[in-house]
Amino acid sequence: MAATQKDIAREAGVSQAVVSDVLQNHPRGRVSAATRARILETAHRLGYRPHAAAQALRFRRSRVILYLMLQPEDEHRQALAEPVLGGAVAACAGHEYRVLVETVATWEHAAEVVADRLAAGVCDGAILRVFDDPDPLWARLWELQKEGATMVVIGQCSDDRLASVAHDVPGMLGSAAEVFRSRGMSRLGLLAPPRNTRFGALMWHAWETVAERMGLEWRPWTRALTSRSQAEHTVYGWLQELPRPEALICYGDPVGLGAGAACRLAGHPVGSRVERVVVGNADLEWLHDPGVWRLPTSGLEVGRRAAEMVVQLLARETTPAPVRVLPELTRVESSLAARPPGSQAAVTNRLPVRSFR
Amino acid sequence: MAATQKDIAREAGVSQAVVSDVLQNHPRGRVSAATRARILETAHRLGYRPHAAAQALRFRRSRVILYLMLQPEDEHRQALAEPVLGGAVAACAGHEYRVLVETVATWEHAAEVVADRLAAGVCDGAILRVFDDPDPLWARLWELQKEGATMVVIGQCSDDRLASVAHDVPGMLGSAAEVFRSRGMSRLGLLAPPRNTRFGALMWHAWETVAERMGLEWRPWTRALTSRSQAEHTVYGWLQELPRPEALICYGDPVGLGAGAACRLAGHPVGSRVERVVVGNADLEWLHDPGVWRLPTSGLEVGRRAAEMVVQLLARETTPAPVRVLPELTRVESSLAARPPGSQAAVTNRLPVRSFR
DNA sequence: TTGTACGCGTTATCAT
DNA sequence: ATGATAACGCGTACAA
Repeated sequence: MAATQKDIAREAGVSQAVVSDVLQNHPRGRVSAATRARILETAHRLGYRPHAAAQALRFRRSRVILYLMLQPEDEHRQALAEPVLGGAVAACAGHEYRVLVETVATWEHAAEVVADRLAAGVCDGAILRVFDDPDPLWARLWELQKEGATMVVIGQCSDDRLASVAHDVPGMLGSAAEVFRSRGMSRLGLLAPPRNTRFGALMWHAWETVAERMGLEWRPWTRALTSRSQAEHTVYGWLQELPRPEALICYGDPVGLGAGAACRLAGHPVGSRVERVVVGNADLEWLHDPGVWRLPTSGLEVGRRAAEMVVQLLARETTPAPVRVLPELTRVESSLAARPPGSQAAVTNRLPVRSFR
Repeated sequence: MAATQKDIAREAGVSQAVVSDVLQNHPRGRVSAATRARILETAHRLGYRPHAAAQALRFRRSRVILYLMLQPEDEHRQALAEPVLGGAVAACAGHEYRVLVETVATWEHAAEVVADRLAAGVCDGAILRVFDDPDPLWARLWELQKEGATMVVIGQCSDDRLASVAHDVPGMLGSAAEVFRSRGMSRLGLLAPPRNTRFGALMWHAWETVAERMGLEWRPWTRALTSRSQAEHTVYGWLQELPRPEALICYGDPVGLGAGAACRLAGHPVGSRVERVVVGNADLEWLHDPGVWRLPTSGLEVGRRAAEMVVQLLARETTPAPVRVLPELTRVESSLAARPPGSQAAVTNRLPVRSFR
């Protein structure tokens, strides 16, 4: 059904090779202006599109990038994932690459899938979205890279020989602490993932460093958790006794919502006595109550950066260093108080954010 | 770098055609067990993978399905999109299809992109995720379908000649109303998208039908809106006067959250006097307060169904009828009251749901 | 039982 | 200025 170069050649009364040259703008032995115009007209009339598989075979390039995601059972992480993919797709489209999406249940299969798709010529490079920090996976990926595979990891990858994009965790926590410190608060709480994951360990280490340097009072109000209900119980407990924390740093939207619910139940609405900031992947503006601080790492930006890195790797042979993306500090604007009915989604205040060592 | 059949043939001392036969298990002229074993061993040793582009060229099938999404500027809709894609990817993988993701800014370009990718042999079929109901798009898609294109629409498509998957809107609203009606409430409010979109029109029409049939008192508490802050203002206003609505039906998570905030501010927490149910795409369990009813259409299920339909269309030449997916009724469980600290994410009560005409 | 030859649609080289 | 030809990797009809 689709027209090929052969069809055009027959129709225009020339050989197929000439058609190819004209369509490529190859000034080989120069084609006469008349036949050139005739060929272009015919191609247009027949709705010619070069066949992707034929080109892939010929160029030994599929112009496809694999986006492999470890399917998180944890629903929280699903919410934040689409913007990342969207950013990657947009960036790839800008470089004439298409994005193929696949999922794997566990990281054990990830390297194997990447290797297979690369060997099958399905894709030229890969982006892996990983949530944990599994050493065996990095080792396997490093092997693949040495064999010539091109890939970028989205996630906290502890192997610097692999290209990766992730939060700037110290920057995130440092900025969060500074927001409250600069407003005269020193009793700060932290709700973050358990230290037994490498991401959690990174987080807690950064927090201890930052909190000590700033002279904060933090030890009574730290807790490793990830779900909304855990946060709800924990914060509610903290607020029953004195002294209370003046502000809470929450990793993730569910934890932020849980902390918020607990504050309300305990009679401490946002902005009155207990401030809150939600850090991490948090692209959804409308999720939190007015007055809550947000320190989100833009998913769109993360995806975009990852895609740009793959494309760059594919083009030149440089090995880019790992990238750590700094979040933007914003605040959910008071809605019932400050805004007239009918106005659009929450506008946020933008504040400066800097990197921490 | 990757091994081809020719490599295997050379290594095993046979011709490439024999290698092909063995790898396909084609009992052409039957191959001797010895050479057969030798070929298989060599293929395994060399890590042979059939080249996707070569197979696509040969079979005139790419084994790729395009997932085209209209990139919604509206952040609310972003949250719900990943489960849909995940469902589609999973279903496609089960049929040996891969999923290619692309985005377009407006539906004006959607048909054009589908036609182009199909013509270029990039994909065998397409899934279009559309949020509006643009007649010109359906017309263009119908043209494409007549020319032999295979595609399925995710969204409220008013053209029944096209295959589509979407919410069962009357079922959704009918079930929601019945939840409260069966608990003795008759003053029900509705917060739904404006009628000037076809989806909104569908929604309001279904609501009028259902509400009148059930003999509800509903006219004072209906409002067309989509954002959290609009919902917040509207509901707060309703609660200042008597009579108050006994329950609110909210389309979408942002609207549900806004209504919730307004209820709290007005001194009507969930379960006390004003019940709430959130309907529509709502895959995130942790989003709402305990006691809120949820009537979500599973995004995973929608994506899965769409993919199955494409695959089926690709296999046989049947034209499946539009599918309308009924949501599941659940309730966010009370957390601080009923559950011990440390227990996992909210378990929900499942209740029966039926279809409405 | 195995090898040869052709075609899928493109691009590129080499003759004319 | 243009046409024949080879090659990319694979599957298959046909000849040996």
